Amino acid sequence: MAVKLTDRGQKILEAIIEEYIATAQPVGSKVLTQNQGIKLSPASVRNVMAELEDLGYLVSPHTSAGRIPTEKGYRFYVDTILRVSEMDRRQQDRIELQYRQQGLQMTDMLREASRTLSSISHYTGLVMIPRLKATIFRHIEFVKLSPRLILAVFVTQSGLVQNKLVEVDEDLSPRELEKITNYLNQTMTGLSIQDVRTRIITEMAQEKALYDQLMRRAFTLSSAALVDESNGDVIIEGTSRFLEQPEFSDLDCMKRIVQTFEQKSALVELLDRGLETKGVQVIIGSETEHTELSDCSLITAAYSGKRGTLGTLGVIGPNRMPYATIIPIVDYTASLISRLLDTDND
Amino acid sequence: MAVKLTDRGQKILEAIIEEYIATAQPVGSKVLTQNQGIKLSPASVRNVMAELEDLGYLVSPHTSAGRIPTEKGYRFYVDTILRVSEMDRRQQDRIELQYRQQGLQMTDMLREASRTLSSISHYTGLVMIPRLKATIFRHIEFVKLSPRLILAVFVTQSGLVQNKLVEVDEDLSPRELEKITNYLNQTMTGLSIQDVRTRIITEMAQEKALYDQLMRRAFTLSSAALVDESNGDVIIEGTSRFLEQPEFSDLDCMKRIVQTFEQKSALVELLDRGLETKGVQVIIGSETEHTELSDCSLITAAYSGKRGTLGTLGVIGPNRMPYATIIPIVDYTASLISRLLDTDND
DNA sequence: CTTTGGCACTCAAAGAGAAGGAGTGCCAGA
DNA sequence: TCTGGCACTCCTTCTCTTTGAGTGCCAAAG
Repeated sequence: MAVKLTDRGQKILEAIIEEYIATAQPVGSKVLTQNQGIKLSPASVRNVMAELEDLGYLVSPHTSAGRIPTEKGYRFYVDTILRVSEMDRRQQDRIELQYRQQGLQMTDMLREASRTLSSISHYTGLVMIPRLKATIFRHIEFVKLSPRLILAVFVTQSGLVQNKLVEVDEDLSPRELEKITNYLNQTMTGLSIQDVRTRIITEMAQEKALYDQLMRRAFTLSSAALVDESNGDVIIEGTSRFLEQPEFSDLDCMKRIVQTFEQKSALVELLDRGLETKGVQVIIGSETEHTELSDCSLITAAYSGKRGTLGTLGVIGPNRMPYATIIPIVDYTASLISRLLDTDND
Repeated sequence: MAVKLTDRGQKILEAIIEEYIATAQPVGSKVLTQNQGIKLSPASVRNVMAELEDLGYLVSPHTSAGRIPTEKGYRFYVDTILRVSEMDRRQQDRIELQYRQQGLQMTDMLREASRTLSSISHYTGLVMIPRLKATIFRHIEFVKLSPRLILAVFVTQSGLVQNKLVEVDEDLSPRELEKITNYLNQTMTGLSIQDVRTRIITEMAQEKALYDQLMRRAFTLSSAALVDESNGDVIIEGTSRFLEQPEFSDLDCMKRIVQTFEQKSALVELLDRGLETKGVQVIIGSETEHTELSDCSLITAAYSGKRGTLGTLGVIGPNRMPYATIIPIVDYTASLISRLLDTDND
């Protein structure tokens, strides 16, 4: 089956998708013939459109309407037809400026990234906060707040700061705390959190005999401080952009989407998918595997720090998204963030 | 002018408002007579309703519809008619449980508060994060990340943790840093941030002669660390609740509201108003003084820590809100949070 | 064999009445 | 002072019709 698409078929599919992206209206044969580049009569175009419908790239909402792209249509468009250009240099500079002039804290930068993604794409921006375990140990500090309460401040190589309150069973003296701090910072710096964790576990097993009580405390404290309970967090900016999309004018559908955003877990899962992939990834409609998001598409890309991938960021909107312009935006933002994370915290 | 409202007038106004809150439909004279407690004929009720309309408590959307409350009507209802009950004991316990079983970090607790407010009120929960200057100095710690980059970790009495990256001109040795830390923690603990700041300024003036360079550095560092650039932040949970309200079914109006939420500044301003007030405050419609929120009402209350008010929290929804049930919820939540902040970090 | 103009057909969207009904204001009588 | 009655208003809902965009198919032209 699946007759290969002719050259003309592709041209017309492209024109239909781009027209539909621009107007959100079913596309008829007539408007296409006004499109320069297609030098055919409406009747001929209709024949091709019927073919495209048979192949599953288009559907018509009803007999007397034009055609709209299916998910398969978008998929083919994104995979085969679309050729993404580099981003406009001037726009690149403008974006970069926005980051330069502001503070240094990592989460602030990621929030700004999400906001910028949203504002230049006119859709909703998503940025995943790095999982702790994907990061590199840089420094840990303990602040004693009360006899039983210790604040652990943990800094990763890329500049992410995590605070954590730890309740301890035994009162630790400031001297002890300092020793522990020094020990951890000397032995662990530069290791990945994964490594730190395994190291703690093995060494704890060895110290089991309580040979050195201080060590034991050090390990208890640090393992408590390094537990990553966040389980993925996403910065979402520009939810209101969704309300601008005609396809979500149905309040009920809209509500489900906003609720899904609020829970975040679905978005975390979707952004996670992009962690291992290189370059920009596009997830269309039901590929999200979340019924609430079955009319949404995501464009994501991974960003990385000094060593390896840290997280992903992207844009979410309706299936009918201007992929041609947004893919470069996401791509550029991811590489920009990666670059900034590399240089900022040296 | 302003003829005083008769007893019967109040009864009927109350019934109308409560009916309207429940149904979101203009209330006619007939349904009111079915309400037990009003033993009058529809015609008599109509006379009273006409009076109430003259006084500005009600309006009718058109001649052949029932009446709906005006802002003035709601205001009178909230101020004069409504008597709030205590909250159900069982519900109180259920809420308290939600907080007990989770971690200790302050911002997490506030986020949970916002979420809980939203879920039990069925509207949108708001919690303002305490302004730094409203808090009490407890502890400061400096972590040297690189020769020029220092991470300042600042903990307030109530358990709020603020991280801040500070760029310094001169390389500070670990010993120096430690001295500075000790000095600050010894002299400043227990002072309000306001006091700390004035103290730093006066002492810096005295040290102007560079008599003690270390001191000077200490002050520079700490004043940089204590700048409160957040300018108020609000945790908003349950935005999707707005989409359930029939009065916001207009997409355009909805979009403006969600945008206002995203910007947060208007909400910060509104929550700020409640800082000085004791008890629950109700802001109705145009009293918000933000056109985008002119159909929204807020119910807010201040919460406090060991010493004085820290911030406010509340619920935002349409004017047509079940004040009778939500006011106790907000009231209870504020006092619960205050209590938890007092005990948690001792 | 491909392309094109023509033509009958379909069906959503928009508009025009018409009917229904909820609610009002007012008046006269209890 | 309260109530039943009655005329009136005007939104809502329904049906019916019209309109028009777009289709599929066919026969003729290229």
